[in-house]
Amino acid sequence: MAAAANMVEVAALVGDTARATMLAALMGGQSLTATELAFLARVSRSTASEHLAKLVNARLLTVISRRRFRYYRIASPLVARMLESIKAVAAIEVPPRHQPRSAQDDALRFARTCYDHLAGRLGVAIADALIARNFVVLSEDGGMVTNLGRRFLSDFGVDLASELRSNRIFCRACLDWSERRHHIAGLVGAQLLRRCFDLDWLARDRDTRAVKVTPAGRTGLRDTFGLDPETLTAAAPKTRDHAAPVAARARR
Amino acid sequence: MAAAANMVEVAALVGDTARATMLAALMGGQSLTATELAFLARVSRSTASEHLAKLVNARLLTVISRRRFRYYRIASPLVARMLESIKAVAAIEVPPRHQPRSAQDDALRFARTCYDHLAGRLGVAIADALIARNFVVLSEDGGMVTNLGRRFLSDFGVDLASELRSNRIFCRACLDWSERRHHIAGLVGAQLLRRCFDLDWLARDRDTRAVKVTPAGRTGLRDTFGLDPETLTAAAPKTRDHAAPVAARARR
DNA sequence: GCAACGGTTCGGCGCCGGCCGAACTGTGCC
DNA sequence: GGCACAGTTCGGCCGGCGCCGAACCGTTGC
Repeated sequence: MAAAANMVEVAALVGDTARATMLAALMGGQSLTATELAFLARVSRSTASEHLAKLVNARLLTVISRRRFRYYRIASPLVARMLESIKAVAAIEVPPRHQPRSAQDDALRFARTCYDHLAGRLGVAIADALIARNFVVLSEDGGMVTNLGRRFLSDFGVDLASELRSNRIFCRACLDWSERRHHIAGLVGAQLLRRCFDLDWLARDRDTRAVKVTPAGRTGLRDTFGLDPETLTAAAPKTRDHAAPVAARARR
Repeated sequence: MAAAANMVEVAALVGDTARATMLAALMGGQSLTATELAFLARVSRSTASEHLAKLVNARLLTVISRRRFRYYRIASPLVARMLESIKAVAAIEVPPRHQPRSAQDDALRFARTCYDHLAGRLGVAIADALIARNFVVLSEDGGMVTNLGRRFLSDFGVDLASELRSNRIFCRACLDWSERRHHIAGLVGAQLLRRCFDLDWLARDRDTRAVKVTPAGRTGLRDTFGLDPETLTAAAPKTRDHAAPVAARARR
């Protein structure tokens, strides 16, 4: 009922491992049930339920009941942006060699959803491709779609007609915590991702924010955005001294 | 040493009343000493010292020693943006009538620093004025200074020459938590505020983020930005039930 | 009706961490 | 040197909250 009164309350909610894990999972943009979130956060269902109640109460999450399930999801893009900005600060100045690299971590670095758009190496690569072709101008301040880009996106099947009706930010740059570069967020970013899902070029992992490229996507993304095969594989682009064995990583 | 490893840690740091109070005070962009921060957060100096050590350790704050004092300040614009985004979420959907209104609160709503630029009614009013004269285009995605605006700012004494050298975001929109509208942030916002301080048009409150208009500022801001006297007084613009003042909004 | 299952509420346990005062360090000023 | 004062470290207290299991509620399916 009471919604969050001040920033302390909000930050404290995020500042708990179990809740943060749940929020991170929901940053994939999906809706998940309490039991799924309990499993992901490695706590009992009762504990998860308590956490979720707090998050809903503070309006960080919303919940809908369908059949006998209750689906939780991020309440608004503003919340998603906040979480992303916290993540960005957390990623500051941590020397890459100190960052643990697990197979799952690599999958996230390769491609993941960032609430409703694409992030990771793939997200940045697509942004780069759109910029290189002058379809999008992405300054740090925000972003702009060129007329050329508008036509391209329309051909690609992205619906931009709703832009006027919606109050959503149209196109903005989102700092990628793993790549330290920008990818495309906002309405354009969301629609791009949606179209890739519709085309079955990309598929989400059920439990994490990771996204994988389907065989169809491999050719599609190559032909449409000119991405080279190396960019389209989940393996790290370069075998580093301290990195995990390549073979193990490539599978995912 | 260890910097923040993940978002839980960062959020937990902000999620404590004493630390959040300190961070909020430092969001004014000033540097403050440990004793000052202890006083503001209403904790002992020893407790404050422990909190500050944690914040510095996590790279949310930096500290410099000068004379016998140690000055703490926000470590980076990224941290400032994070805090602002948390504040924005905290302000969501809390009906205005439920927000406590104290004299100090009113001062903050009137004008305050937002890390390094101006926020509050005054900040929004200046942004509105610049937009109305076509000096600045401020979409939700970001902002752009027109050639006309470039000339105006240059005449006003704002240094934009450093823009190319700096990696800073040039001009962006920052959501004002009290007004629910945008004001100007980024390099342009920072330089505007700096110039107003240099001209002695504005003066900061020592202990809070509040900013007050000097007599010189009253005439200067009126002549330069065309702000009406009513906008330039700290008193609440109109004693309304809980609605935002219509006149101020109509301008846009 | 009952059984199965998703989800929440409740009571109680245990620990983390925020708090303080006192002791200590370190710097500047006389 | 000696005093004053900013700041940190340490030991110990204590409250809050995260956790669980058990009981309970509601919906679905038989």
